[in-house]
Amino acid sequence: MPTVTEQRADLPRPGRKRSEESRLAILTAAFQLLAEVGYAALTIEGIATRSGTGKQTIYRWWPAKADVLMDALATKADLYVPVPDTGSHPADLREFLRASMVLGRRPEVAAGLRALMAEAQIDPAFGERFRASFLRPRRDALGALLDRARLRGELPPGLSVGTAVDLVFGVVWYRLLATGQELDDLLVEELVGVLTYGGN
Amino acid sequence: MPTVTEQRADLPRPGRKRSEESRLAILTAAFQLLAEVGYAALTIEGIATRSGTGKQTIYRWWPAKADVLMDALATKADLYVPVPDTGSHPADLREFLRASMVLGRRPEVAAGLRALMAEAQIDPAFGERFRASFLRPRRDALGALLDRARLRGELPPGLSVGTAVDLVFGVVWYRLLATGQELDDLLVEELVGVLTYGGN
Amino acid sequence: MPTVTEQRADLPRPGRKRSEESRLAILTAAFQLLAEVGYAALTIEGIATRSGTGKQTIYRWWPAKADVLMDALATKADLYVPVPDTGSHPADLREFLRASMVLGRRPEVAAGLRALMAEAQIDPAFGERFRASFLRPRRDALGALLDRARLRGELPPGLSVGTAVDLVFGVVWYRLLATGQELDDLLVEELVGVLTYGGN
Amino acid sequence: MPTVTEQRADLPRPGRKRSEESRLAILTAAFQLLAEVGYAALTIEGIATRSGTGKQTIYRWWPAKADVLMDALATKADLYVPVPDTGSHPADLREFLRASMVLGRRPEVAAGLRALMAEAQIDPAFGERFRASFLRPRRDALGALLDRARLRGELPPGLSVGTAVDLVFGVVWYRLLATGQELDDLLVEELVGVLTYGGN
DNA sequence: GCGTAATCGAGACGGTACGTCGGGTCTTTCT
DNA sequence: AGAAAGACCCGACGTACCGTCTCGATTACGC
Repeated sequence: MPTVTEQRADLPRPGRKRSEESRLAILTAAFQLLAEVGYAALTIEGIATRSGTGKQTIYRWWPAKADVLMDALATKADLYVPVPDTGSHPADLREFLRASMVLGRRPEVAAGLRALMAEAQIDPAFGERFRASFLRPRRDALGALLDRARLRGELPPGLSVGTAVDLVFGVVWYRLLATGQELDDLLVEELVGVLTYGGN
Repeated sequence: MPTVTEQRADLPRPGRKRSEESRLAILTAAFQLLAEVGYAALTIEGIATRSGTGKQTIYRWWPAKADVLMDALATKADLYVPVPDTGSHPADLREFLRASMVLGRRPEVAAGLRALMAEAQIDPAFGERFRASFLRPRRDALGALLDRARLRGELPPGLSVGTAVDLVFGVVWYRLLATGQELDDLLVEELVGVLTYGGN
Repeated sequence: MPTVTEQRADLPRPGRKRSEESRLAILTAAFQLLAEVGYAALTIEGIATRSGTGKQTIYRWWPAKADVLMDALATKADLYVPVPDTGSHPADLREFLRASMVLGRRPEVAAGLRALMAEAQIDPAFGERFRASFLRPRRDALGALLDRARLRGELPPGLSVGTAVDLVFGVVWYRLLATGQELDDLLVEELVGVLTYGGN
Repeated sequence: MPTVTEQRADLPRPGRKRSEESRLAILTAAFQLLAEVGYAALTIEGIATRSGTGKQTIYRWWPAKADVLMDALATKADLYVPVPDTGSHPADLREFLRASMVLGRRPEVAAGLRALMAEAQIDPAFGERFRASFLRPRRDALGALLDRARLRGELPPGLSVGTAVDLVFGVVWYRLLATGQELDDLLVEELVGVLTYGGN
């Protein structure tokens, strides 16, 4: 998965190359510090100190601390969720949901996601980047899965694919952000039930 | 010698009384500033200046700027949503949802809600207060409404009341926080459909 | 001697008073640090740390680090040089010069003076303040002394008072800044000789 | 005039030769920038950018930005002052002073001299270089001139040559650094008067 | 003419200090 | 005692330069 900060590699510019070592040290430090001190106490200064780099190096490559975190989350906790296509809608959906929830159950990942969503509210510019490079791909994946189900008539009538996607991500984010309830298998089954025609 | 007309007060402390004027000025300033500069640029200092009060007065009565905002939101935008009980589950639900969405469509209210939810992620202590005094009452109201429906067998089987509540608030919050889609009547109908047995 | 930063004391404003304790701690720290690390390594940050104050407190009361030093020099090393008026020109001049040189022989004072003169070259705004509140009073004092001598015809003809003053301060500053030679009694006598009619 | 940083030219080493083009571009840029932005805002980075060279090239050949300036001053504004020897002390002195003052009246030269003297106070290592390669030669020239006068008994008794030199350079530097007065012919005459036996 | 060696422009790097902002506290004066 | 005013210590912000370190691209000499 390409990171936000990747560079055009084709045109060889003069000057020293970007240090991959520093990049990784920064992402690791950000990820660790989030877990240790929380997002409120996560500072660029702290990341620089912990990673043994200069602040300028961070500012050079990431527009805000939330972007560092987004990058770290993508690099450290591989956020890839496969989009199954077995032909059976309930099975595909179940698989997708299960994989998503496994991710969301990891505490550091949950903390990261919550911080990103919070920052997206506070910094509109980051919000845009967050939506475009983080939320949208995952929305689209589930949307494609449900589109196939709709074609086979396995989605409840009166429920648009868009709203169905919103329902799924809605509950998941709501539990992450508001209630803190476990993202368990029971939830998976309930969602599969609600989103399958004749499934209840 | 106390006079006959002494105030009836539960705890008659000496000294100057809390200034209701200052309290209102602070809430108004907070509400206005949120709209004008955004939550990121909303500061205690700014609220004090705008409201013509001292910082100490704010710190004396609210633990954090998010609490000022929560207070302002409740005072400025009356957040009351009636919980109808007409005997018809779809009608009650539809009414509840419609009233909620009307509120969420007001831009200043939406901005306030997003800020509060963001702060709840960042400041755990405020998160607790936010859940207890803001989210819980609304959850309980919808929960009671859906409980009645369950008793009458109007809720889809295989869907717990708890998850149903999560579904509803999940979509609403998700649209507020993540997609920015309008909270329209179509969404109301889709939710009513999903949450009504045989309704689809 | 009133300091650069003195305030109108007559109108009693609300709010906390300026902390004399902090002021003194800052001046002391600046003076010590100059001696310890030199002017190049003298930083506002360092002064704040050493004095146990906040940077803002320094920025609030002094426009630049050189002004802190100028204030410290006036406070710590009392820079007062009496202007004698005994009626005898050579005696008066000798006394004035001797007192000045005693001051300039103190290493911390010399270091301070050199730093101030250097900064005056680099920061034109400070240069103005330095000239007005530091150099000018001393110039005027010697000027007055020599004026009296001129009236009594004890100054060499063909030498204006202005140039005579320049000659005196010129040598002294030149030795401080350029050669580092001791400001000794021999120099005093040579100057008295040059600036007294018939004295050589 | 050979630069301070010149290399042993006798042993022909392999590798690319020092670029005279870059050297000149750097000196020109330094000189221009001093006039345009002042010494405080004169940075190695700025000189590199303006001259179209790399920072390393500057650091390779000059120990500090003041040395670049000293070099530039010598290259751009030819600082040579002839030491006349006509046999007449007053005439020789007058000629030497006049030539010196003509130089000091040029604003860019004055700005350069002030910056160098300031830096000499702040950076002791540069101070040493400045004294040795800039101040000393000029002191020696005037010293030699006055030595000849002393032998002929044309110097006032009771005034050593060293102090006489200090008097001359003292006034000149004092006016440059402290008062900003013009270095005019009147000053020349007053100095000649003071430094000539029976001349007043 | 080919390798070795030094230079050059460019620019990223770890640092340090800058001057500012706001947080949360404390003090003073007034109500 | 509460409130406006405002100074205090503190810590992080984002920026500017420092002096150093790769890079790849030129030169130039010696073999």
